[in-house]
Amino acid sequence: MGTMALSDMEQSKLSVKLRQAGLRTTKQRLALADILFSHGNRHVTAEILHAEARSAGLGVSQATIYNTLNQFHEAGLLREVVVEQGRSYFDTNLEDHHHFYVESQNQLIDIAKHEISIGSLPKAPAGYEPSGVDVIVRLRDK
Amino acid sequence: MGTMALSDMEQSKLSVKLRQAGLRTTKQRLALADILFSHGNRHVTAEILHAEARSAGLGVSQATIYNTLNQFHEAGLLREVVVEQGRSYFDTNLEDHHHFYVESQNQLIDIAKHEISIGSLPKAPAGYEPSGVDVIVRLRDK
DNA sequence: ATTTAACTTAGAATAATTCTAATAAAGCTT
DNA sequence: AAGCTTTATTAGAATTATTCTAAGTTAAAT
Repeated sequence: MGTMALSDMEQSKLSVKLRQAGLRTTKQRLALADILFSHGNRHVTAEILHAEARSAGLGVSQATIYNTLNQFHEAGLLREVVVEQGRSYFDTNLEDHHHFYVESQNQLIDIAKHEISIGSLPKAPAGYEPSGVDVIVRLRDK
Repeated sequence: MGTMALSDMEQSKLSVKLRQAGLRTTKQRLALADILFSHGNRHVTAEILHAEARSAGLGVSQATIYNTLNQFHEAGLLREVVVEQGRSYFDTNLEDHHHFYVESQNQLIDIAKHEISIGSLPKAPAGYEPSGVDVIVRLRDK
């Protein structure tokens, strides 16, 4: 599954996605998009994505991994999740939702929006408006 | 207020606090504790604390800033808040509460627990239990 | 006062990320 | 399809936050 070339259908879906985001459809962007978007919702770090790309036979530099993650994020194709200092996670699930974070394994797990009810938010300070609400439920081994 | 020596009363309160946390009462820890705990609730980064310490006339190294923040955190004297990749914030407010984060200013603002009502949490995956819930309401300029 | 364990320090080391400047590829335009 | 312009990719250097190391210093127990 990893080293296999993309089917025409997969290619064209991903190409459309990139074009709509205003990004050229290059070989490495298509391959990274495939890793990210063709296998269900995922939470990846730059390190994880780089490792998967390489083991899928894609010659891709670290700089391109970072460029791509940042461009996809800016284009609204990925959501950034900050749970620990140092590493950034990127989430392919764009729906309004929250996260468990398993601290012992550095693993994120989605929590659907309807599984947590947040009552009314306090009003934002004058001049500001909410741009998003992140809820992280940290988990430790029982 | 900054460069002034600590009063005996302030000193002894802070000393007790450090002792109870199992930490020796050294000159730099007392001074840093004063900056952190004697002026209401605060959100500081290592960089901020270092700058304030120096401008208060305390000769203190970067390593000691990091050591102290980590030790205070481990001892339960500070709460760590992660809102952006790279930098860590430490919060002197130990009550159960949440945060606004003003992205344009890198500024944290407390939200009292009762100002946000979180309904029941989804059950944690088997083998894990919640160790904390962080809610961050990100704010952008209106 | 001595001693010992803990603390502080400057500077080196590490880790994640960004920058730089050069090469390569995409996609117009003809 | 060849040329041209713009945008991507790259290796490696640079940056930033943080941790480590090994030596000197200080707190507090004896």
